[in-house]
Amino acid sequence: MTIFVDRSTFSCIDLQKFSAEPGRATIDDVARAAGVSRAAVSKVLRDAYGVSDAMRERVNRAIAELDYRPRVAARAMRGSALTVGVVIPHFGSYFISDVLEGVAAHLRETPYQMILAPADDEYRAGYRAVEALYDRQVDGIVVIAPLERPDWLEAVARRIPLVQLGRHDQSQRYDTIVGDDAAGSRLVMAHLLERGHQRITHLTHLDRGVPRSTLTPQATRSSVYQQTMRQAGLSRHIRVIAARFEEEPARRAMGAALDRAEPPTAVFAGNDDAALGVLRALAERGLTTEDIAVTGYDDARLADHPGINLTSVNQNGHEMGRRSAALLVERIGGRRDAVHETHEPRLIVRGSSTRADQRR
Amino acid sequence: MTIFVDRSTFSCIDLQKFSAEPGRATIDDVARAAGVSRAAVSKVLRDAYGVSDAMRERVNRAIAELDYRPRVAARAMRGSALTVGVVIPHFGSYFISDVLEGVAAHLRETPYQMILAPADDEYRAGYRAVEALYDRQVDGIVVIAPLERPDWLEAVARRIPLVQLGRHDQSQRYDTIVGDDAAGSRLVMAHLLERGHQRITHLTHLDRGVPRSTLTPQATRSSVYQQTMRQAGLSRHIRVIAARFEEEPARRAMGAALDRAEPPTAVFAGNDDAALGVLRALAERGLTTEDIAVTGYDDARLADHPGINLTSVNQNGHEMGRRSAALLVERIGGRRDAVHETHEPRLIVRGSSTRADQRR
DNA sequence: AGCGCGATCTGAAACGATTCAGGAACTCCT
DNA sequence: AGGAGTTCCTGAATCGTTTCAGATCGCGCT
Repeated sequence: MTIFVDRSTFSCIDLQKFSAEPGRATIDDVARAAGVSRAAVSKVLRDAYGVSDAMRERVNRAIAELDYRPRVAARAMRGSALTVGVVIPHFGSYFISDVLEGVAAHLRETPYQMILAPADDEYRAGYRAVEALYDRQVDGIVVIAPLERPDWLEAVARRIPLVQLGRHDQSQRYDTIVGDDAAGSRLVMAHLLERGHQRITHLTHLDRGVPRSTLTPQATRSSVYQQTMRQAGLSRHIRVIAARFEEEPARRAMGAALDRAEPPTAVFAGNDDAALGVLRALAERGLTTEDIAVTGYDDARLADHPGINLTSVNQNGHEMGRRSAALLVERIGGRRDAVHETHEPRLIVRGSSTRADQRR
Repeated sequence: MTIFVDRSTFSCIDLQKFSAEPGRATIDDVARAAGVSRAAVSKVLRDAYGVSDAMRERVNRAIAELDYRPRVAARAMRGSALTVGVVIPHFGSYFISDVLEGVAAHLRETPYQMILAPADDEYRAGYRAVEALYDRQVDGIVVIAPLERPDWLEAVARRIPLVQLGRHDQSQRYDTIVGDDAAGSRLVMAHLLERGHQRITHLTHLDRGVPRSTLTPQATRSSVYQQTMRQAGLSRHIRVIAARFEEEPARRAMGAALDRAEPPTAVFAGNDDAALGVLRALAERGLTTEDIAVTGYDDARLADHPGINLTSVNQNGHEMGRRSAALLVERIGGRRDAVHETHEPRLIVRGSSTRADQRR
């Protein structure tokens, strides 16, 4: 099986030309300046066994004098670069920011440095990002809400410690952290049904060019929606709209739905970005959440802003990020068996779903 | 002068122990499998001169068979890692997301891969982030709204191509991209004065533990505010509140100001995150922008959301990001003289500053 | 004196790529 | 036929670090 897909970064321009950094001090320079061997300097750097105080002193002085810093690339040639990589699907999502802060918080207490590789939203970009980190010999990778195929991720995980955050497929090769999307979605639906809504429309994420998976959070939310509707005897009102989970596409898709006959009385948007688009579509038509109830998912920071006031599901991204970093470090440390954690979400009820008329 | 400050990452645990990845194919494996020399494989990889079709074919087959990928670390030992680093002050700011998207957009058309290093908001974290990238031998660095001392950045720039985005100090050693904060602030103030406001309060950023600089965007915005107030004969109404540029600290600081005697009739917040906090503080007191006008800065994506409707200054972060990546690539390519670009902002007037009573 | 033993230090061999200076084979021209 | 020029390929040096297998030294003990 071919694991890696993108080789576009292999070929490149004349590498030497850009070497630059002519004057950077090396370990040899330090050794010469301190009048000791290269190996000695290395030991001082790493606080290794068998260094006299006198030598440590001399070496440290030379290091300071030359502004020497070891190069991670050379270090990585043997041993480790002490780096972990995080792949993010796009910038600017509040949920992801929370997760990243959690990851950073945990890594601060370890010797690992975090670097991020953006996957953009382009097709294949996620593969490229993972490969870029792999090529840079990071010690482990956290992938957030990846779109890549599970078997591919599994193949990668065979070679390098991997933690996946946000998707529901479980592998024996890597750890997973997920919010309980089914439970969260049931909370939302129960809330809306309780308030008497029947024509509830669901807004789900449309993966551009990526094979539909049943394992993404959005797929789970969507199927719980449909199942709940059927159980409530509302099969005929089931309506799922697909648009990318961003404000603008959601606005357009929802706008079209509102202009059709029999508009919904409530909208369960698959995440908060999409919900913001829904709110905008309402506003464009002179409607508010007093006319149509709206709920989101993720409890982004602005959900509780007075001008928004969006009912949403809190996933505690910070904690999920923390845990995924912790699991990754464990795995780098040698753990082999897979851990799968599910974090319980809570529904945060706000005005966007409680002002609408309850009887339709 | 000692350039580098943080050596905490030098010492580390037994590196070898974590080497992992036992079975990864090397260029030698490929050479053996294809029955050619190591140098030949390298040439195929880099599309270099002097490779027969037959050999290219054989080598490519071997590469595919072994799932071989060159290691960037080894590559970086000679030549370049084809990587540029971006230092971001924190996650989750819309303006920064825009900038990053711009950077990514430009780099897509180059052989460079982008990696991000977060500086958090902890003191010294920015230094660590820059050093982490430097140690990883990136080919160049973009620092966004850095808090580091200019002379330190200059010392770094002496060794590695650097572009600074957002701060106003200019160096002969590195390029800078800034929005014209003075012009933008004048637009805001002219707008508020024109609408008859006199008691205008300014909300500026409080750097925690970092020496005040006159060169940050916030310092410029603040001083233009004061200057404009004086020119308008409103010296007695000058009031500057300092809080971190995030929603929560801004909310608290503004709340306190509102509860004092003679509250402002308008607030010029130094950025949108802070402005959101101001809006929240208003809402907590049962006030709206019909009572007190509010303006922000950066034109974050939600500024034009119907529930927010915030007057703000658009800086076109995407374009600024694009340009900074372009400048960095030029500089990596050999340019020596410094380029300093100023981007013109535009005022976007929305409801938050036009609904308040104009005569006070 | 001879032995064993820590403690310190060093030389040299990795690590995985790139690149340079040729060598071998082929073509072309006179 | 012989030299010149191309094309294709290889061996070996190189990059900056870690680490392993000794070398050296001083010291206490028998």
